[in-house]
Amino acid sequence: MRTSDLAKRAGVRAETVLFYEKAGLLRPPPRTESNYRCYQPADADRLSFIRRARELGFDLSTVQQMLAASDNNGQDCSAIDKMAREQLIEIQQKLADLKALESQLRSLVSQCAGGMISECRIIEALASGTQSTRSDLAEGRPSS
Amino acid sequence: MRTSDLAKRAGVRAETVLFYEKAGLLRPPPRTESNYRCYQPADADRLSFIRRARELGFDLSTVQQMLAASDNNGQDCSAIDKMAREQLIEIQQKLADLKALESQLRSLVSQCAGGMISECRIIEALASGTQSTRSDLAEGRPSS
DNA sequence: CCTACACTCTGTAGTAACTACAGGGTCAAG
DNA sequence: CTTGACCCTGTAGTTACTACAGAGTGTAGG
Repeated sequence: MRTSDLAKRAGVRAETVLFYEKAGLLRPPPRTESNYRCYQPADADRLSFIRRARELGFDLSTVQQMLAASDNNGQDCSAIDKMAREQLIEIQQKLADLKALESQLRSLVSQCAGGMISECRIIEALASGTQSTRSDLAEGRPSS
Repeated sequence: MRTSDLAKRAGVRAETVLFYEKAGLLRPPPRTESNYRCYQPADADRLSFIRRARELGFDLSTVQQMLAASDNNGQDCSAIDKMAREQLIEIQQKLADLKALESQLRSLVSQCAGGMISECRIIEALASGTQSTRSDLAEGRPSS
């Protein structure tokens, strides 16, 4: 299998395969006479593993540790478990942040009556951090 | 006001102030004789505006457009309104993605019984993309 | 007056996880 | 034998900063 075939199978781009090799997540495969990479089906499994872990939001160094662990069947899996739990907590934190952010934005958007900038509620809110009226935004400094 | 004072007022780091100047979001202030930047209170307002918009997830180029609009009181604010609505939609999309991700991760974590790697459900799930048993992950390629 | 320390300046490089070239080589079809 | 689709390496770009290096400035203490 060549690079782009492997990439297609796992659902990533060919460049990403090369990147993962450079990053140490995929080991360099054997080459053909003309220096083309030559992958085995098992490489596609490994690449798919990486892709799925990335889709779950694990960063590359975590994925690398997971791969190392999975290469090491005899160990106990508490380290993996820990990584997954930490990732879950991170995701839940982000989720909470985004929810807060969404409600702020929604209230911002709902206030816009479509008038002039000078009475734009969105600008106002950003300028003051509240719903109060806005003072100038430093545009007034003389250019001299 | 010097750079770090301005930064403190707006709740960012001094380096960030310099970065925003380079990026064109803050205009270069006058300097003292010894070449130190010398800010007006209005600059702090502008910087706070930037920080608040960033906290709502707007990217810098959007923030720049908002600043340009707010410098232009006479215009109508439909452009601003559009940016905010788009941002809201983006956030909502991310929120949905994260929710899906969270439930996947939660189910993953709940399945770990704390045994050996060879029977780790988390690794299994990542390896296969389902709950089925796992095949090898490309570690078995002979090094020859 | 000297020195230590805290601050400022510029410019560059690093971060994450790729993506997108540039400038070459290889291969099969027509 | 040329065209097009691949492959290779290496480097630079992306975002929004952060962290230096190496230099100058300002001030407080001894």
